[in-house]
Amino acid sequence: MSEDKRQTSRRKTSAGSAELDLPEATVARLPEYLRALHALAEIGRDTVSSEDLAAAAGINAAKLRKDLSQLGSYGTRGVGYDVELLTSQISTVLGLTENRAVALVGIGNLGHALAGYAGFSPRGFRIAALFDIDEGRLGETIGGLLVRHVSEIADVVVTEGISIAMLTTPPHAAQPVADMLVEAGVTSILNFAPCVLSVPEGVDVRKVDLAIELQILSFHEHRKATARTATPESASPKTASVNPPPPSPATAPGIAFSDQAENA
Amino acid sequence: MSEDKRQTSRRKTSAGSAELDLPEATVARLPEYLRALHALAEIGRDTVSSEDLAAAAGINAAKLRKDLSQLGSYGTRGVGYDVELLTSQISTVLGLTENRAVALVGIGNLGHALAGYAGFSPRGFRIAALFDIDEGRLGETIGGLLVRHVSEIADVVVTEGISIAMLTTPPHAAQPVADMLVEAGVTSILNFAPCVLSVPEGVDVRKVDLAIELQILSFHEHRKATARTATPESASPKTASVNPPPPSPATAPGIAFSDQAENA
DNA sequence: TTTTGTGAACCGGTTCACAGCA
DNA sequence: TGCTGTGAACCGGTTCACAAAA
Repeated sequence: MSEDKRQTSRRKTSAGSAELDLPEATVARLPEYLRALHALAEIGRDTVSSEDLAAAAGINAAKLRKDLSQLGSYGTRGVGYDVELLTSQISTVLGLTENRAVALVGIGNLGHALAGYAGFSPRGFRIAALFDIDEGRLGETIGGLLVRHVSEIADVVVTEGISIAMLTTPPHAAQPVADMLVEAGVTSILNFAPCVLSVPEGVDVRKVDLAIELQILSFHEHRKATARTATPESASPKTASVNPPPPSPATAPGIAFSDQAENA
Repeated sequence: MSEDKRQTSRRKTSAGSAELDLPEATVARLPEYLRALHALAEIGRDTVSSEDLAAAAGINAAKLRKDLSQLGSYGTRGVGYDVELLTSQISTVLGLTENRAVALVGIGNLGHALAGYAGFSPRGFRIAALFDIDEGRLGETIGGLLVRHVSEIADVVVTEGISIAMLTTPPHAAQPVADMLVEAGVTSILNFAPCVLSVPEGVDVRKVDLAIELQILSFHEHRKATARTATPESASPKTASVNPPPPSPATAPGIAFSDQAENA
């Protein structure tokens, strides 16, 4: 972990396509910029300043500029960034030009919901295979896709060209399933099971744990609550709006939402 | 943002309960330690070294020790940490001693799954109210809980003592709903809608965006793919196991998973 | 004049290595 | 002797402020 340190690497490698070595923090924000750009394109903007784009992405402008400069400067001073150009630039860097096939293993409560989620396709992904181990689920089709037995993972991953999988099994099944996926050639896993996954080098794992997210919020609630009792200057336990003024005054009448989190 | 800098604050404030000022990175890891501790307790361990606990949480030992030392040293040198003591200590810090009531707004695909998710209660949370705007869903009960109209948010949040909400509406509905929640007294929101939320100061928002997670993985896939073609020394597109040896040799027969990500 | 791109300062967090305690 | 607690070095990332370009 502490060999040489002269990896100042930037820009291209051998291949013609720009092979940059982006900071992980930047990579994590690029998708947010992409979403904001799509929203801007939607409303007809064809150029945008770092200030505006940053606001749309919920980031500050300096950070955004530094991030974008890492990809090699696609803005025009005095003007801003070309929405379309920047969109395609970020899409390319993220490898979203091809629609990536994703496998989903564990068709339970959550897996079922993800299988039916329409928001993936417009953002570069296509759920290409569903797996479970429960006999009772095997015949079922969800969104026109058959639920197959986990023993078919090896075959299907290869034939469908899948390299990314989402894991929504119970925790005790997660490690063996992850092993199967890796064995089959999957090199990226999005793990929803509340457990740590051990994978060989070269395989990326990202974890989504809803209870952990709530627990982090709980900590801040706890802190706010004790701070409130410790400083009893204001009796009302309400908010303390300072920076971003709450836009609509609540109780908006006609919202009309039918399904869950779609695409922006 | 840059006033005085002598906020070396640690340990207690006025109230008797230890009011520490933990680094955000530490807070984000405490839930993982907690999960690991539960797993250790399950298998009968009543004491654990920083090395072992770190491994169980997927963190390195030095980081874990520094994190735990922030809470005020609950280990015994030469021995390790008492599992039960540490568990209760972390639970207290995270404010998980009371079972927190959580509201869920947007009973679509994903919302439905979360409403039925059994994994929250053993980790400190209880879904106490469901809301939607769609007339067609209003009568429905999920897990014994009635789906109410969003207009009832104000009432129910107060009577149920709710301070945390999960938002699983489509993006265009997210901001107005967030405003209603904040207005009603909610001070923490877990947002699953792919959009930025604007809230007054004092309200915490955490975001979970599945497509973003996939896009981050996509970036690394892209990088791995180009690296592979750029360095064609090995023809096989398989893994390169080095550090953690994959435990089970894949194709495990009897896993038996019926529902999705439960608790550890 | 406007807005980008970026060097430099700054800061939070991680890693290291070892002193201190059981 | 073994393992924790922590100062110090280190590092990635953020913020600042301004020079350069359109």
